[in-house]
Amino acid sequence: MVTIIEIAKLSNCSVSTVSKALNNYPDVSEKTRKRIMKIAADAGYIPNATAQSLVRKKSNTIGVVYEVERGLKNLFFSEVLDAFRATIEQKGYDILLLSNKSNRGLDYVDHSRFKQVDGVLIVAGGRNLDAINRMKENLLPVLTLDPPLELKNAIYSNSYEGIKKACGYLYQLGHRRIAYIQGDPETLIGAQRHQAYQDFIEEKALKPIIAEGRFNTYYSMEEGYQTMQTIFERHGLPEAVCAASDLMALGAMRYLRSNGFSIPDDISIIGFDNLQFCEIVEPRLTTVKQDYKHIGTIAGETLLNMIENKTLDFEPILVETSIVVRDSCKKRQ
Amino acid sequence: MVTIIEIAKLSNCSVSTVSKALNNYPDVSEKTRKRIMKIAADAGYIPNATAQSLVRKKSNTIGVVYEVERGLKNLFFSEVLDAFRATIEQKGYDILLLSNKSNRGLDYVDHSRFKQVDGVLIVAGGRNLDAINRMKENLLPVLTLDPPLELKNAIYSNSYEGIKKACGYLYQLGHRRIAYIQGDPETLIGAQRHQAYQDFIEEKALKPIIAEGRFNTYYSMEEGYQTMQTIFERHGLPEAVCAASDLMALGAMRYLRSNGFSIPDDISIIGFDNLQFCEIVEPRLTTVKQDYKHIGTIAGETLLNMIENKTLDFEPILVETSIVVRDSCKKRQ
DNA sequence: GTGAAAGCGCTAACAC
DNA sequence: GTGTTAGCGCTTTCAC
Repeated sequence: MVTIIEIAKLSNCSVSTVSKALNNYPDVSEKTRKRIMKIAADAGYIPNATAQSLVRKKSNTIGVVYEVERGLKNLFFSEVLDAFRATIEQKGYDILLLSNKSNRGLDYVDHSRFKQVDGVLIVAGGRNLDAINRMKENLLPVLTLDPPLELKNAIYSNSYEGIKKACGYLYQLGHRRIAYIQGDPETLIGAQRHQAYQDFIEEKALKPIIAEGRFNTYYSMEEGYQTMQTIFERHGLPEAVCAASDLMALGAMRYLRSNGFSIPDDISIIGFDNLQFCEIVEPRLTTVKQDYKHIGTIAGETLLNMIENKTLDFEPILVETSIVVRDSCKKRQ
Repeated sequence: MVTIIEIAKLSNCSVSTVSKALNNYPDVSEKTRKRIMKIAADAGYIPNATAQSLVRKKSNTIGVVYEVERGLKNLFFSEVLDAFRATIEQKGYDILLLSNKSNRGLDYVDHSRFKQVDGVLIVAGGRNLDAINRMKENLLPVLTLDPPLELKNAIYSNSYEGIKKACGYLYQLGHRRIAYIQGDPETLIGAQRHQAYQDFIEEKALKPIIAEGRFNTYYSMEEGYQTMQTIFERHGLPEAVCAASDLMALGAMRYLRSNGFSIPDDISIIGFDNLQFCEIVEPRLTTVKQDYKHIGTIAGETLLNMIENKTLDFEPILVETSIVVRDSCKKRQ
């Protein structure tokens, strides 16, 4: 590995001059700068980021904490992360993957310190507020996506307005008996979505159609199936269904179809998330899109900002959703 | 940030004794070791990995290169990476994400050097062999998954046997008019799968049913749809279809269904990959499973091995596939 | 405009 | 067993 010392020798300069030339300092003559640059390039010199980090006290690396249990394999994570990466990469930052379980006995807070990251993005892992506070104690900028509790330093999709939009869309198609398949009303997101449905129903003076008492913690297909069954048995067939997740919408579709109902002819159904499979299932699922790309970009910009300005707090950011119209909803005859 | 020097002062020892104690060197008395450990813990001491890397010339970080264009959002990547991470994490390694496009003008080879990673995993990005060779020149252990060309230092699914198994399964169900929807026969994987079909047909003395001349570069739904159409128009309805990817299988299903055929009653169909949506579509797609988890684990073990033994080469590893039986194939009446 | 030298936090000879 | 010291490769005062 060729070091800055070799370059100094090759160019008959001191290491400090070489360093300044390489880093575009103003106080080195244009001529020697060019000369040194060329020599370095010819010699195949690549700086050593580790050495730079040590002296600059800056690693140009951002830690990304994610839930091992859920893995990388949810679209939420991968789409957000892609946009996040693109944003921070422009400023020369790299991503270090940090699992929420620890490496060598360190939890992710200590691990972040150990690896000297400049900031931390916690994706869907904010379960423990304590960790976030410890990050801040360590003067580490930290940012959370979709935490389970109302939190500072967080970026959310506007779930409340999202469900309102969904119900509004169904209403506009002429539906009045609109059922809701809830998530887990004890979490922040679940509560917001639930509240949105209730408010909507009240505003339009409709009758709520819901499987009271259910807590769909996983937003899964199976839960959607069962919730739809409960609703059907208690209330009969609604005109439309709004589900708090795409997977639950899909589960509901399954139940309805296996009972001989056709979608969207007999009943309209709308999901929430806009996962990839919305395009693949039949009928293609109309849904509320969470703007993952925007969330990732904003997260990147915000975190860079915090790093550069050494701020540790910012107010929550809400990202708007939008309806993606496909084939699972239809105007009421 | 509390450093080793503080701990030395607090414990009235030299820095070297502290370092040795912290790193479990044998030549420090059990008593002082315990004492120092306690003082360090109480002081909230966390070692500085950057400083350690600099002097040890080892970062305990592995670079993962992936294709920005495809993003993180393919199941292949995320499942493999999850298993890979779990494996290397046990040995104290972290993952640094490296996009195949560069950061600050460095390509990923130079970037890997810059960040001093100990080894590199290239996921589905081996398009340029040159980069891999440059890695090796730099004495960096490098390993590739699913490269487009036959390559050393690579781990593959056994595509050839996979397609053979698929065709064998259809045959065993009683089908004889078995069509094949190919990928891109000009790539390694495409060629292997194609060859497997041809060999199978020959062995069983069947008639090949294939859309000659097509190159399905993306293995996409759209390509599957069109290829199925071509096959149908040229050869009529086969008894079964073997597709070189799940997405193409899905496209074929679409085409067949929109022409009034029922799956699996009128025609059986099998895919390749075992993507998540296989469980979600109707009928659930029978397919050849690529063992992503195993690939990731093997990749981790192999790379760690290379790093520890300073080897730069290993012979290609083939990972076996298996059939996942679901609902899209049926015994011929 | 250039160079000498201190030091980032840590490890590892080597001496005692 | 413990301490002294020389670096790892680089940046950054400060003096010239």
